[in-house]
Amino acid sequence: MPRVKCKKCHKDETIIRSGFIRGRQRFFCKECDYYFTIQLDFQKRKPSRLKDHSTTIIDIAKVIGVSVSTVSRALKDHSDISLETKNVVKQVAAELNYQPNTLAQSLTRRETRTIGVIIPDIETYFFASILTGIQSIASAVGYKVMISQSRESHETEVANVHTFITNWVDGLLICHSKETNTFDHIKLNLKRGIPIIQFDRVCEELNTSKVLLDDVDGSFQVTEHMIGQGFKRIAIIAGPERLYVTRKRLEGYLKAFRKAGTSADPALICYTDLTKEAILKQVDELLERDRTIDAFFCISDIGAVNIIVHLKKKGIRIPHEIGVAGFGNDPTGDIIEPSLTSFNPQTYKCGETVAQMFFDQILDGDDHVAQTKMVKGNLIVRSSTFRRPEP
Amino acid sequence: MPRVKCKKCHKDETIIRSGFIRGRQRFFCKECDYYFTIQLDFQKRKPSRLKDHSTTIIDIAKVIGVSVSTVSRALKDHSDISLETKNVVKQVAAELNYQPNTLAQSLTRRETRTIGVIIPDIETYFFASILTGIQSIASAVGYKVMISQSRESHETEVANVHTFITNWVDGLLICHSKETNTFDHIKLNLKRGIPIIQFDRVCEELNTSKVLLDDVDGSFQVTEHMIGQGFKRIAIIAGPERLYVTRKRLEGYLKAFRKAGTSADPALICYTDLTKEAILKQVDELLERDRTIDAFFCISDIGAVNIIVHLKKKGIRIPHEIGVAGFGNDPTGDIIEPSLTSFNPQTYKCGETVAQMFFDQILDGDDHVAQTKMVKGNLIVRSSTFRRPEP
DNA sequence: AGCGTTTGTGCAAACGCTTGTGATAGTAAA
DNA sequence: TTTACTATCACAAGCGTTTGCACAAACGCT
Repeated sequence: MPRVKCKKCHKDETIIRSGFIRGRQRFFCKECDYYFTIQLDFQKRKPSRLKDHSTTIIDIAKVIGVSVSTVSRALKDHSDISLETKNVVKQVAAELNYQPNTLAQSLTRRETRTIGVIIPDIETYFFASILTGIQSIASAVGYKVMISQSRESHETEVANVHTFITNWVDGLLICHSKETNTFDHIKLNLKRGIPIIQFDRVCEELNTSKVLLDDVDGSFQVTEHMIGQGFKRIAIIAGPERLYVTRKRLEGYLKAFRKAGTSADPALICYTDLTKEAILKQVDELLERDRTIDAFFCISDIGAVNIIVHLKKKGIRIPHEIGVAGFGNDPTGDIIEPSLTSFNPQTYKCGETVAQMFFDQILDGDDHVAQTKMVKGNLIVRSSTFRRPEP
Repeated sequence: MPRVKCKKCHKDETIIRSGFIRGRQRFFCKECDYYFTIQLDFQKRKPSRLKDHSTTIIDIAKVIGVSVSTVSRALKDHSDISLETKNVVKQVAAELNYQPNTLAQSLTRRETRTIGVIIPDIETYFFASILTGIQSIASAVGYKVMISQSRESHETEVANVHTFITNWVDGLLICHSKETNTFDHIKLNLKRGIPIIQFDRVCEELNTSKVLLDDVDGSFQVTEHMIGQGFKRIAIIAGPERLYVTRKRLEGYLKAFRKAGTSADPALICYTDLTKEAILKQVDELLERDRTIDAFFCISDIGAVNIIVHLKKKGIRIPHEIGVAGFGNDPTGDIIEPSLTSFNPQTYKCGETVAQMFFDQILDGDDHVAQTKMVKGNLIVRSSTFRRPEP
């Protein structure tokens, strides 16, 4: 442990580590009973044991008595090298347990074979599932995936983009935070020619490829189904007004009413920040204001689940008195009682698609043109809205 | 798009891309109505637009007319450089929008400021939450986190370790897959001096630092609580027999019986692979075999939730006829009806602890000794076991 | 024999940054 | 005035790979 002196008594033998606070090492002086923190300086820390000199192509070259370039080429089956030499090189490489240094490779190749993914939150199933889709494709072609969470903060989103860029990711797959409504951090890097793909929550103005869930249609299907079940006064609990998915899912909702020959009541459209508290507050307000409401369509499943729990506490019977539907097919929806009707957006598939588009793009190189794909999903009808067989 | 020719008709203008299969680009020839795949060769792909020559310290040096070393030192506030020079350098750097090339830095420093985390599965809340804890600490001190999922496969776990190592992560935080019971991939790298920390599912023989949830005590608390509620024949649904958490949680379970002055019935101990199917099958078998069973303690929350759903379907009343408890405090447990009694293992805190231990270790450098920390949690009593007030 | 091709290999310059070692001043002590 | 620092900076050798180019030997043709 680095010798740190107490800020009070200046002794060092009474000091113990005591956790981290905001990236600062916290210490405790047993003598003075005094806590303090100091900025960690990883640059000045004692040089830990050198990474053992792992074998390089130089070592291999020396052993066999050829040049490094020959080794380099031999290892990647370059046609210039004779079969004989290749075999020798490969064998020696294996014996020496040679591992190419990815860093050096990236430096010379000017590409890292790494893609950066930015999602709002890894703890929600929806994003985790997309992520898994992305990783499956990426790892199949030998690409690594770096992940970071914006935690719904625009600031950290920007910071994360920045980190990825300085780490030379070959591309950026991003789903914006709810807060984000300026996109300079994207534009800048787009201009620098870094492949960027937006998914789910996208900014339409940006000239990037995009992968979308079928928000409009999904929402339409949910609403149409509810109307078909005899629900008349369906309130929609949406996200922030400017958010892409809010706009699109609202669109589908309205469309369903139009198709049914009626029109939605603007008073039943609620914008929230999709936190549990905000949603439940809105639900209560709505129910107080308007006793005719017979259904809630929340554009997030976890929100819908919370609504179900809440309504049940109030003694309201679902779906007989009030129906509830969600969007996203979160596993919880299948477990709650009554189970939740939801739109299944095929998140895993979505992740795969995003990754595929990225590889398409880098294969196309300069003559790539941005395109938008839509991942189809399917309505999952469960008990929370099911009153009678569909006509 | 790279010109690919149809394997049948050898035309190229009728070819369109059609997804990825196992890392191979799939093509479709519209003329022959024929699908085929070819191996992507990212090395030979057309060199996309060069990453625009982003500004380097060389550029800065040229502009001001000092040497690169001066610029390098100035930017990191080295004491050798005069304040005046520093200011100039920093200003020019800002004007040129200089971004240090992390790759080059890593190469010379021989460290990447990146830590690799391997978890079985990112889609389960438990791990995602640990991950978030890790990331919070890491990003606070300017470290990046690379994540990969083993998907409970030993093989991919090994592959992931390998990838991380060739990418020179500064350390490895790992939670083993259920399958894993050989640890050569860890031993090897441990010997090479790479800091490795195991968490949750650990291999005790390995001389690494470890972070554990309080499996024994947690399980003990759950069981003791159930006994206190009057449950007598409590079956435990565990994981694979060799799995660390299985052993420990079983230990706590047995301990609780001992403390109560009775002993557990070995017939009520079930090992499963923790998949939904296996668990439910065991439950059914148990119930058929032994009608006296009045409670299930599943060592995974999702398992417990599935059991609840299953029992409800069978018309069994919970907790009156049969009680159910879980482990992990998965959010679903709070939502299901009846809500699930569970042990909350403080996953976020666990993640933080793991990260802290890593930084402790690299700060200690060579004179670090492996240590084991245990993260305390707390019992959360909910309706699935609650029959009467605790004595 | 003369000449143009292959074939197989080595040289050396990048890639962008860090850092040990000097070098040159100016300044203070002797 | 000499000596001894100190402050400030430049040089250059890496870090481990990739890759354009040169070059020599071998081969096939007239």
